Amino acid sequence: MSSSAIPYRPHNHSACVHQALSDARSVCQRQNARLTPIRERVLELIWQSHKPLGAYDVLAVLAEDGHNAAPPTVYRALDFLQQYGLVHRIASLNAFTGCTHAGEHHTCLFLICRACRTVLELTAPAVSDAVAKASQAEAFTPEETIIEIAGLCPNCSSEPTHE
Amino acid sequence: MSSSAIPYRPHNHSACVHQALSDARSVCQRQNARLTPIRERVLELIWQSHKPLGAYDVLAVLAEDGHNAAPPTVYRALDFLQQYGLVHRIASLNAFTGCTHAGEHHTCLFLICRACRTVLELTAPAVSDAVAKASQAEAFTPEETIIEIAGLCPNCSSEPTHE
DNA sequence: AATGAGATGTTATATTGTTACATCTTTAAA
DNA sequence: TTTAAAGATGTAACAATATAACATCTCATT
Ligand SMILES: [Zn+2]
Ligand SMILES: [Zn+2]
Ligand SMILES: [Zn+2]
Ligand SMILES: [Zn+2]
Repeated sequence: MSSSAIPYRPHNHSACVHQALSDARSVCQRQNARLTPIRERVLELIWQSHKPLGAYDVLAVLAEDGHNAAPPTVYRALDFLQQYGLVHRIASLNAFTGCTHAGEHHTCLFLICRACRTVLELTAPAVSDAVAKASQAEAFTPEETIIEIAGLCPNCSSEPTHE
Repeated sequence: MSSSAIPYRPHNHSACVHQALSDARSVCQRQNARLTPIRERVLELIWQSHKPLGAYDVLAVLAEDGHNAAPPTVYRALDFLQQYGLVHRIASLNAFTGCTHAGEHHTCLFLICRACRTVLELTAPAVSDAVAKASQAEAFTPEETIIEIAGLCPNCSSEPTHE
């Protein structure tokens, strides 16, 4: 049995953030994209934890920053970050999470804890292959695949659900 | 090679609707749930085609019906229908589609055409199994799985994308 | 310095979904 | 058959999420 994935155990999270920002800088540099201060700040906020953040949550923090931002500011930054594979949108939560495979081409899968809201992003070739086969069997040409699994993370499933 | 799935080819769609309503009646009867006129009408509207319908689209048709409905009316009916497995919500579209496996326990997968918006619902055991294994490998307890694949259906991929 | 593309500011609005509470309907018990 | 409880619907207001449209600014290149 492998040990828990990073988001599920105590870790030096500022290292996660630092790594993410550093990766983002190189991804953008390589592609000649401008990681402006706002975009970088939004990315940093999205990475503030392994729990996805809503656009309006980001907006609220920017306001605390003293930045007089309106929704388009945030949505534009998020669009940019998505476009360069730096964040993912979780459709079932209307929220955004930092991509843990920035720069790599990948079809990913999200394990979303309904109790603590922690999200783990995985790449699961077996899943991707099965999806590709299922599509092919229907002569369907897949372009974007969303796989979101809600449930209980190891930490939360070991505790009794408070009810 | 099997022939195209129903939603992808011309077919007697009123038979789809009739079947869906009939299935719904028996599902509800079996579970002692009340398929009231509003609920049945909403289900019928959702089934008006194999393209998902937004809650406010449903609302608009109810208004045309002369029914003076407000959003909660529609959302309640949709909640009911989801609860009894008669419709699914497509998270990536904020829209609803009739379940083609009403009454059966199933984890399904949606093939969503970005051109004609037709949705095909599939059960793909290979995908479900792969998802279950991936979850298990992380000691995650899955409860709800969403798999939505956007792309081009056979009809639309054979035509040139107008651009 | 002039230009143009990209980025941001700003205001307003669209879209999707919920809360809260009143009223009506159905069911089933008294 | 009244009555009470549960379930379903009506209604108004509102919350949450996202976009449109247009003005302005910044920065790299001429
Ligand atoms: Zn971390
Ligand atoms: Zn958890
Ligand atoms: Zn049909
Ligand atoms: Zn199509």
